[in-house]
Amino acid sequence: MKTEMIGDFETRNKILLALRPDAIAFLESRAVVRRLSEGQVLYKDGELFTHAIFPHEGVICLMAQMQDGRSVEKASIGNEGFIGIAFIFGGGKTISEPTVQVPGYASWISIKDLDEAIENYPCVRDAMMRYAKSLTVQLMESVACNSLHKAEQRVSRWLLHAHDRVNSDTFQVTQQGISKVLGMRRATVSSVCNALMNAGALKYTRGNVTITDRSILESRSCECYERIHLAFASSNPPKAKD
Amino acid sequence: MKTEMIGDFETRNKILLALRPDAIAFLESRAVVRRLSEGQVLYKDGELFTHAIFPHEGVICLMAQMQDGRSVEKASIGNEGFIGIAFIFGGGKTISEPTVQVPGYASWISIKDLDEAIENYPCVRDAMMRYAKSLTVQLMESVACNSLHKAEQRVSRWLLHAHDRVNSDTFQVTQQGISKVLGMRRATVSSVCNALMNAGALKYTRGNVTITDRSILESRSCECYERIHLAFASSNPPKAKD
DNA sequence: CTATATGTGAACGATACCGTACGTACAATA
DNA sequence: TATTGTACGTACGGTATCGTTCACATATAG
Repeated sequence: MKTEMIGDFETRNKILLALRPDAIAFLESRAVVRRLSEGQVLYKDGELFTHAIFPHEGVICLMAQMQDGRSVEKASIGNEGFIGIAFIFGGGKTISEPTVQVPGYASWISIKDLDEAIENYPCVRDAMMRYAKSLTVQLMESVACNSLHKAEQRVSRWLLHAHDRVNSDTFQVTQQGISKVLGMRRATVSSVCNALMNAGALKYTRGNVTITDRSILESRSCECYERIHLAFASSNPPKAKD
Repeated sequence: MKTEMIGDFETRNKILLALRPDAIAFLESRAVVRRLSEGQVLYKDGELFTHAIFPHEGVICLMAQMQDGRSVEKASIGNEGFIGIAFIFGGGKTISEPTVQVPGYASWISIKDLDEAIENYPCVRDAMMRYAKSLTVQLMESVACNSLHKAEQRVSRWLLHAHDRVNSDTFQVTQQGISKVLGMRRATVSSVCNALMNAGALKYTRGNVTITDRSILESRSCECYERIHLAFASSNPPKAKD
């Protein structure tokens, strides 16, 4: 595995980890590990994509850009998934604007190498299809969630997903960032975070959030968190048996 | 094609129509045409499904059922698509609760026959994958739409999609029905519909809506309509060339 | 050290939508 | 004709969220 940064990088991407050993070996030999820095736009909407991106940790948000300049997250992706879903549906253009919200590292695999892997290792295609299904569940739940649920529930849910996707109780995200991805005012996020901090669920200073009590977050979140979490869990069984 | 009802039924489902002639012939020989009546729940969430359902006209809403009893539409499906997306992702369980909102007819094709068709006619799998992509676009746009857009925009968008999916300017849907699928009060829908009627976009009496001026609806809707409409159009080219 | 940018708290009125309730008009049925 | 059910209009107070703005604290850069 080539790495552009120095460090100790075991792939923690759950899709890659669930593959058969030979497929893992193949993909890791072709993968390049790159840093995803906060705010980085990985692809523009409609752009041809050159690489599939498998995050090791952190959060990438698929952003919708509206004509009036507002933007909001369509879905978020971490180490349970990958960027490049449109690829397995056929057609090489992205259908969203993946933007890094919580930084981390990721394995970049070129479309050519991925094609070769799909050709030679059926488990690769299977794993990507399983993820496509769980992403669909995420999207469906999010549609309903955004219709029915309140700011505090949605913020809590977002923080829980983020917490699942980092390897620490502390990670970097500002209230401004949360307000952008959830399409609400920063003032609303501020008020909600204040309530959550007072309740003992988390603490934060200047963009550093520490989750101190997940159970409180879970109780203030909506059922959508659990549903999506379950879909992710079932899409990445610990090890492929095939 | 077997038909349980008497009548003149040419399949108007755009996925089926885009297939190669031999695939169409095969599927039509196995399909059963059934009436979808208003309010009918085609599958419960998580149920094993036995048939894929290809609507000829009308609107089927994939409903989310929340624990508190509220429900809301995750996505809607008409003659541009089919029920049974989870099938092509692998796994035989539904991930939503398809419910008929605007009645019509549909071709029901058993999973066994569909498997056989996919095996023998590559264009079937291709067409389903193309639709999976456009459904993903619909879901992504809907997530953003439900975050950012107002009642009038969302009602207008829903009516435009419905209008695309029936073969007439008049179709059956109550304000109560719209309020259910959009997760808003009937009173809100009533107020919006009143404004739309005063603007000359539509008229209605007791569950019969007539679209009188699409352009007004389009101007009061949001950009999400056009984006989703485009995705549907590109997923069903007039005729497969392959 | 100073200047600037960033992250957060707090407050204002405005407004969109909520839950609920009630009245009216039409349709179907008896 | 009387009764019942359905579809729709409307109105009330309540509240979540909006848009905006000012204040302040802390980190970062020069």
